[in-house]
Order: sequence, then structure tokens, then C-alpha cells
Amino acid sequence: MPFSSLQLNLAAVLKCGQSFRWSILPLPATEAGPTHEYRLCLRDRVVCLRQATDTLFYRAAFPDPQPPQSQLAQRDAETLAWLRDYFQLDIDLVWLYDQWSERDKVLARFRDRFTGIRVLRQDPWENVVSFICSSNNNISRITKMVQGLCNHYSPPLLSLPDPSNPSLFLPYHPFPPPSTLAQPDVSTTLRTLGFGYRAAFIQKTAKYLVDIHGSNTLIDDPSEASERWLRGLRSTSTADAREELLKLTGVGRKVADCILLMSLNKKEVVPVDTHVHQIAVKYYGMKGSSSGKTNMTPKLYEELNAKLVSIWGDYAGWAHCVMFAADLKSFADFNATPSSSPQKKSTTPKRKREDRLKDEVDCLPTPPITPGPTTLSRAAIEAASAILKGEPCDLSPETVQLSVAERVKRRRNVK
DNA sequence: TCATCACCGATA
DNA sequence: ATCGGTGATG
Repeated sequence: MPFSSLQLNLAAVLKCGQSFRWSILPLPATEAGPTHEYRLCLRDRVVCLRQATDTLFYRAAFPDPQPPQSQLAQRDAETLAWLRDYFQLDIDLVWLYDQWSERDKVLARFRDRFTGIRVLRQDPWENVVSFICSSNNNISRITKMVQGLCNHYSPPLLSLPDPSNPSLFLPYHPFPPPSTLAQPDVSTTLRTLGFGYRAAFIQKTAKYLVDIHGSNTLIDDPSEASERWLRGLRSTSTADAREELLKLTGVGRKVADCILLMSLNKKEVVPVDTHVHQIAVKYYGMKGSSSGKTNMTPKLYEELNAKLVSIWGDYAGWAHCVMFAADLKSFADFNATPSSSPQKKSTTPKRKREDRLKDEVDCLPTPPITPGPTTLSRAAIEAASAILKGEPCDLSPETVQLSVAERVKRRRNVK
């Protein structure tokens, strides 16, 4: 379907720490077109996506090889409906970027470099488990843990060929339901899978949900009662939904807020972690102890949250996601394929830190001006005239190449 | 209400 | 020692 990458940047969105279950498969090199395929296993199908600048390619694979013709259209409609819901495609992200840029100079500087960063609307149950895993943890390990959990606790729905090696078939496992993870032995099993102290949290949370909200399924809906209950929090107030989430073991304020934002429709919620804290201190004049570390007290959490909401407004959670993805420029970090390719990892950790530091410099409130002769791009000229008129303008690295000398010169010419 | 600590595993 | 936290203590 026709869809601008300005509205959705798949590569970035699927790796920025929202969802941890997408397979990212490199495609055989071609002249042009998509370089990767992204796959996610749902309960009844595997969704496969590719992206070009103006097109989003989608298809779904099913277990049964030859469905009746009549099913095909129906299934396609379902997949498309799922895409719209999951990626919230009806929300105009470009318009949001515009709104934020008017209110916030900092965000304005990121807009052209980090386009298409949007909040997903995920399955709440999967979201709960994934983010219990996220405490004191990093994206690449969380990804491995979640994938390991699915592989261990749910049978493969189907297998699909690896695009870069079509004779190799990769199995796809759905996310297991609460009743499966509620079993008493899950705690120790997950521990052997490398979940550490989070293993017990997950089992306890699953058991709690099943005990309190049930595990029965409906005729036409494979999801369990507690999953439906969680989904029902979408139509509950933010405060009430948060209160419910905080009852789950392993879910504190930060994790609860992640779930509220990323699967329960609470677009104004800004999860505050130490990273966001640093962003707030650096760009938005929040106090941070000069000695380095600050304790994240509930009080401070509220202050930060309030501050960021006051800056970003109604869709603050979405704006936070852009800032987070921008700052987390470790998109080069964890490479494609989930299970296989352990070697690749060793090349990256060194670069990561450097990239980050470099990025931080780029984003300082007063960007460094590169001295020396400069060819003025059209963007730079536009920016220059905007500066002279006192208007907000694009200060992307390209634009910033405009030297100080040039700015002064142009200023004189106009006056 | 606030501060500290253990917890698990990876990395610098 | 630090990290994209939480729960249990004082």
C-alpha cells in the first residue's frame, strides 16, 4: 500500500525498544528497494513487512497451505486492519512533529533526522511480560529473552524460508498466553533461560492474572479472559489503569507507564527512566545532581513527568518516543537476525558508545559550527533567512555547516 | 517520604 | 562500577 516513510520508519520503530519480538531479516542485495523484511508471529498468522520510501509492502503467512479462495480476501482485510491498529496508521505523525516543533526547539532539531518514529499499539499481555524483562536491562538482551520465552513455551505456528538462504526454514512462535506462564515451574525454567530475578516476577504476574481474571477463552476469540481484561484497560482512565498495573509483581511506575503508553492507548504518558532523566536535565533545564547520580524518587518522577507533558502536550508519550529513539542512536547496535548470527555482535559494542557521544555533541543546545569554506545548500540558505527573520528553523547538521562568517555576512547584506 | 540494598547478567 | 528497575527494608 502507498505509505510514506515520513509517517512510519519501520527500521527505527521496530528497534527502538518498544517491541522485542520482530524478526529482522536482511534481503539479498538488489539495485534498489527494501533491504530488509520484518516478521512478527501473531496467534494465527505471521505478518511480513518490507518498506520503500513511499510504499509499505505487507503479506501474511498461514499454517494451512491451500485456503479456499473465499478466505483470501477476508484474511487480507484482517491483516490490513491489524496493521492499521498496531502501527496506529490513522494518526498523522507529520502533523504531530509540526506541533511539537512549534512548542519545542529541541524536538524541532530532531525532526528531520529522526522521521517516522511512532508509538506502537501492542498486545497488552505481551507488553507486560516484555517490560517486566526490561528492568536493569538492555534492548539486545531483552530481545533474546522474549524470543527464548516464545520458543520454549509455545509451539511453532509455521516456518518460512530465510530470504537470504531460502533452503533454510525459520520457525515462528506466537507469544504464549498467561495460563502457560502461570505454571509453578515457569519460575525456575525461565531462570535457566537467563531471566535472572525477573523469572519469578513473570510467573507471579501470570498466576495473579489468571487467578483474578480467569483464563477461559471464547468461541471466536483465542485470547484468555485475563488478556481481554488487560485489553479492557484501554477504555479505563490513565490513573485507574496504572493502579491496576502496579499490582503486578515486577511492574513499578516506569514499567507501568511503558505499558500504558505502548499498549493501552495512553498517549500522554511519558515513562521516566534514568535516560529520559538525563535528556530532561540536558535539554530542558531540569535539576540533576552535579555529582552524577540522582535517586529516582516518586516525587522526582512526577516532576519530570509533569515537566515533559507541559512541553509536549497531549501526545507527550509520542514525543518522548522520538527523543528516546533519537538519543538511542544505537540502531546499528543489535543486528538483524534474532537467533542465529552470534558473531556479528562483537563488531558493534565499540562503535556504540562513540556514536552516542558524537550524537550528544550534535544535539547540544548551541550546535557547534564547523568553520571554513562552505557550500551553501538550499536548506542552509532557507535556514539563514529564517534566522534573520527570527523564525524557528531547521538546524540539521547539513544546515549547520553554514559558517559563522557566512551568517554575519548575510545578515549585513539584508540590513 | 526518602535512601539503600539485593537481585541477574552484560559490559566498560 | 554502571546499566533503560523493582521490592524489601529501615
